[in-house]
Amino acid sequence: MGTERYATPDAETVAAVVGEALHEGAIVTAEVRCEVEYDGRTSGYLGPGDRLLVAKPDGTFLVHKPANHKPVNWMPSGGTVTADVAAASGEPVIVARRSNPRERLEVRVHETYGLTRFDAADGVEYEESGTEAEMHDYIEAHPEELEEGLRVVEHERETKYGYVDFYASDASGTPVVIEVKRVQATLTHFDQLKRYVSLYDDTGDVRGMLVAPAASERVKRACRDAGLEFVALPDFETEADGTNASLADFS
Amino acid sequence: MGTERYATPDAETVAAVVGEALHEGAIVTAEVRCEVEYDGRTSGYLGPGDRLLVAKPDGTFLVHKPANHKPVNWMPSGGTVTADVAAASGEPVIVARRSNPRERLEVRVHETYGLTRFDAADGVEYEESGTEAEMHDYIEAHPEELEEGLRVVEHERETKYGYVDFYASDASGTPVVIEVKRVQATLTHFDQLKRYVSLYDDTGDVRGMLVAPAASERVKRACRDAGLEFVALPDFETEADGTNASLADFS
DNA sequence: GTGTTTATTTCGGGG
DNA sequence: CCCCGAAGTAAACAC
Repeated sequence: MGTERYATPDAETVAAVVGEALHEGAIVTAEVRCEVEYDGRTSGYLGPGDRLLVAKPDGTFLVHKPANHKPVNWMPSGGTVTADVAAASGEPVIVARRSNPRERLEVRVHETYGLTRFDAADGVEYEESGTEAEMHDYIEAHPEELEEGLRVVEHERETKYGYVDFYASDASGTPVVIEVKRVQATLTHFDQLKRYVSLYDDTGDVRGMLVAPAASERVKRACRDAGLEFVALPDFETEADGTNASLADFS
Repeated sequence: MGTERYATPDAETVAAVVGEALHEGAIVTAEVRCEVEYDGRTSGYLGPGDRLLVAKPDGTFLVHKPANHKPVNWMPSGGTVTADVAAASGEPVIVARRSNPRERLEVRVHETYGLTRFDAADGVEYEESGTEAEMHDYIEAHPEELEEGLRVVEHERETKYGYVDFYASDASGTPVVIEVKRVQATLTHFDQLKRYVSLYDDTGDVRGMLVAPAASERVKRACRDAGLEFVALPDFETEADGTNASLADFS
C-alpha cells in the first residue's frame, strides 16, 4: 500500500496521526525520546531515552530499545491505544490499556524525531515445518518407528493431570504412555511424563516412554531409575506436500 | 539524536543504508512488501505481503505483520545482518544469520515503501517492581504469612535437581521445601516442587509447599494426591523505597 | 560454553 | 471465558 511520513511532528500531529491511523487499520512507528510507565501484572518505570515505538491496529503496542529482541515495554493485542496532548506539558502522551489482566502503559513523548503511518496489506500466513505437531503426525502414522508392534490408542488423551501426548499399546497389550519432545529432552520433560504415568500407578503395569531427538545422560539415567524409557527419534520425514513456494538458491 | 528517512529507496540505497547504519550503531526500520524464508530450529516460509522490518545494531532482526505482539520471523541479538542486491532480480535481500543454533533468515524485498535510520541514544535501564524476586524478599521477611511458626532456613538452596526457592522448617521442626510462583500455579510448577521434594524422600519426613496467588482445581488436586500443600498468597506488600521516579497523575 | 529458571512470557487449541 | 502446553520461546544467572 504505502507510507506517510511526518518529520519532527508537533504534539497535535502525533496525537491525530496515531489516533486516525490505528482506527483506519494502519501501523504507526515513531522514533522518539520518551519516558515509559507500566502498571499491571508488575509495575515499572523507564527513564528518558531514545526508543522506537510500534503501534498496530489490533491494539499491540511495543517500545523497543536499541538492543534486544524483546521490547522493553509492550501491550499485547486486544487492548486499545490512545494518543493525546498532555495539558500540563503540551507533549504527546500515548496510553495503551487492556483488561484481563488490567494493565496500562503510558509513554510520555519528550521529542518526536519522526512518525510513520504504514497502511500494510498482509493476508498471507506463515507456514512452518518441523514443529512438534508434525512430529506427532509422523508418530501417529509410523508408531513402529518407536517400537515393533506399538499401536496408538489415543492422541492427546485428557487426564486429570493434564494431556498425554499418546496413549498406546505395545505388542503384548501393555499400555504405554508417550511424551513427545521436538527438542533435546530435559528433566522437566521427564517430570511431565512421570506425572502422567503416576495416574496409572494403582491400575497395574503401564510403561512410560519419552520420545525426543536426544537426551542428556542425566535424563536417560532419571528415566532408567524411574522405570521409564527414553526412545531417540532423531529425525522424522516431513509429510511434504510440495505446494509451498520457496526462495531459490540459498547462498 | 535523530532520524534519516528514505522514501521509496532503490535497491542499492536499501543495501547501503542498512549496512552503514547497523555498522554505525543505528536502528533501521523499513516498511516493505517482502517474502521471508527461515531455516534453523524449524523451517518456514512467509509469502508476499506488507511487513515492518526492524534491524538493531546488536544483530536483532524483526519481521512484523500488521497484527500480534510477536514478530512473525526474527533473529535474536548476537547474529549478523547483511543487506545486498540480488543479482537475478535486482531486489534488496536482507539476510540475518547466527550460529549456535545455526539459523538463517532471508528477506527478499519486493517493494520498499520507506526506510528510516534512527541514531538512538539510550543508556537508561528499566526498573521493575512486583517481580518474583520481590515476592521472595517478602516471604523471607514474613514467613509466618505462609504458616504459623514457619522459619526460613535457606533461600535459593542448590540441589542436584536445581534451585529450591526456600528450604524451611515448620513449628515442629519438620523440613519444608517451598516453591514460589508470582502467577497462578500450573501443573509444571507442581512438577517442579515434586522434583525437589523427591530429593528428600529417603531422608524421612519432608513437606512440600507450593505458594502462589492462586491455582486451578487440577493443580490443587495434584498437590493433594502427591501429599504436597498449596498455600495461597494473594498479595504481598512491595517494600517500596520511594526512590524511583514516577509519572504523575494517572488518568 | 551447558544447564536451569523466569517471564508483564505470547500464542493457540480445546472444553 | 479458563486450562493446558508449545515456542525457532528470549534472557538472566549459575556453574
